Amino acid sequence: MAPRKSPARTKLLDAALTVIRQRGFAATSVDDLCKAAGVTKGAFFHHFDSKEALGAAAADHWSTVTGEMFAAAPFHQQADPLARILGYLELRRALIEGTPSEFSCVAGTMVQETFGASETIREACKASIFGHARTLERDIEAAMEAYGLTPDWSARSLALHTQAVLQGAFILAKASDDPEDARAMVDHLIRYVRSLFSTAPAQEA
Amino acid sequence: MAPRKSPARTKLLDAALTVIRQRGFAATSVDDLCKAAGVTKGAFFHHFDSKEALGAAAADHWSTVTGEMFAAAPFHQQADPLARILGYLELRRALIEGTPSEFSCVAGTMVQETFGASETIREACKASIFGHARTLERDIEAAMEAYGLTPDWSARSLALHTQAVLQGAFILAKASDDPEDARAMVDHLIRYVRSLFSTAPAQEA
DNA sequence: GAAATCATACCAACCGGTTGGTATGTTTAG
DNA sequence: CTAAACATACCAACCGGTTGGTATGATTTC
Repeated sequence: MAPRKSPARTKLLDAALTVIRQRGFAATSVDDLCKAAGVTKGAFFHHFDSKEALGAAAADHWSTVTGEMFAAAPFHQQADPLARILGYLELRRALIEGTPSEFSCVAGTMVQETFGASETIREACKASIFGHARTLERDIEAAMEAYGLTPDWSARSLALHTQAVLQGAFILAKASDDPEDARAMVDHLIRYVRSLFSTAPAQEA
Repeated sequence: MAPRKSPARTKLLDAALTVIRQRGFAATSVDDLCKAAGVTKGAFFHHFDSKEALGAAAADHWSTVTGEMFAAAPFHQQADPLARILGYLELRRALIEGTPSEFSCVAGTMVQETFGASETIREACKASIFGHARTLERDIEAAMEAYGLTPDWSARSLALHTQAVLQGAFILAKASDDPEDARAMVDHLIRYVRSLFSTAPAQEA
């Protein structure tokens, strides 16, 4: 995607993640983006056909950045798949720190505003959120098997549920301007996941 | 607030609920609002000092409209407080129908965009979401007492958790353009609430 | 191997349309 | 009669996007 020598493109995408989380997509002007990235408007429209195209690219960029971050997280080392799930959730809980602009999700923020206005941005945000959920889905499936569970819920729906709780927690944090409430939402989620797997004590090496 | 004889004000507030959920707050212009409400710009700025003031008023209006709707819902008739909680959640599930513009939350949508830009709108949205949660909190407290629960979670946090799941479900529905996923999130929430109260079978008339 | 050619990255100035907001009426209810 | 409820006309600032242009490095040509 990025042809090596284009610092402006990368700077714009990095700046977009910050600014969109602070001000939202619609309220952020192209000039705002350029100023935050330290580039000119000419550079912007050289790399992106439109503001909408940057929005979609920013969602993809967000997927890449967060994907690499979670892939490198230590909770994957755990042998027990349930421990990996709980390790993931505790990491998500720990990441809720500072202001909502710092810990909230670009894709969730952007799709709220653009789902009715831009199909390309909506698709990019969908890919980000649902793609991330799929990485979790594998651990949930493994845990279901390891614990001998055949429940009336699917691994996919539980993976999506975790994302829904997190997205909702971000909204509450934005409304109350207090990350403590958001962390309590994750606590409930962890309690729920534990309860789902506590009925069957089975486990194997 | 509404000085009886001002149909334009009411029309603007009603239109705002529709249009903001469709296009978002920032992407909605004052002219859009006026056209949707069938009034002129002069009427708009006669009743509201600014676009921001309308946003805050719209959040308050949303609180009133939804508050009356939920207050009139039949699930309040149930004697068992847990049945009231589950009745509420099943109503919320049933309301997820059609497009996200029709079933999503104005306050949640608006606070996402404006939490960093407008304190007055943020406060109005906070009042809407957290105020609504409080009505649920009473039933949760009653259920905790009825079922003899003294858990390590608070009624307040569980009430907020339900709102977080719903807000997150709306985001997923906007991203996937499919309400089915959102309903599955509420199913998980119902399962969670049931599990919280299933440990103690106690009950009284 | 160096001059010519080409493609990419970037910039400052500008454009027509839209924005939130205002100034100044006109109408209507009590 | 007067004050609130609207409507009309308008504005300066800002919006996304375009323009014509430069700087630079790779590729080709002889």
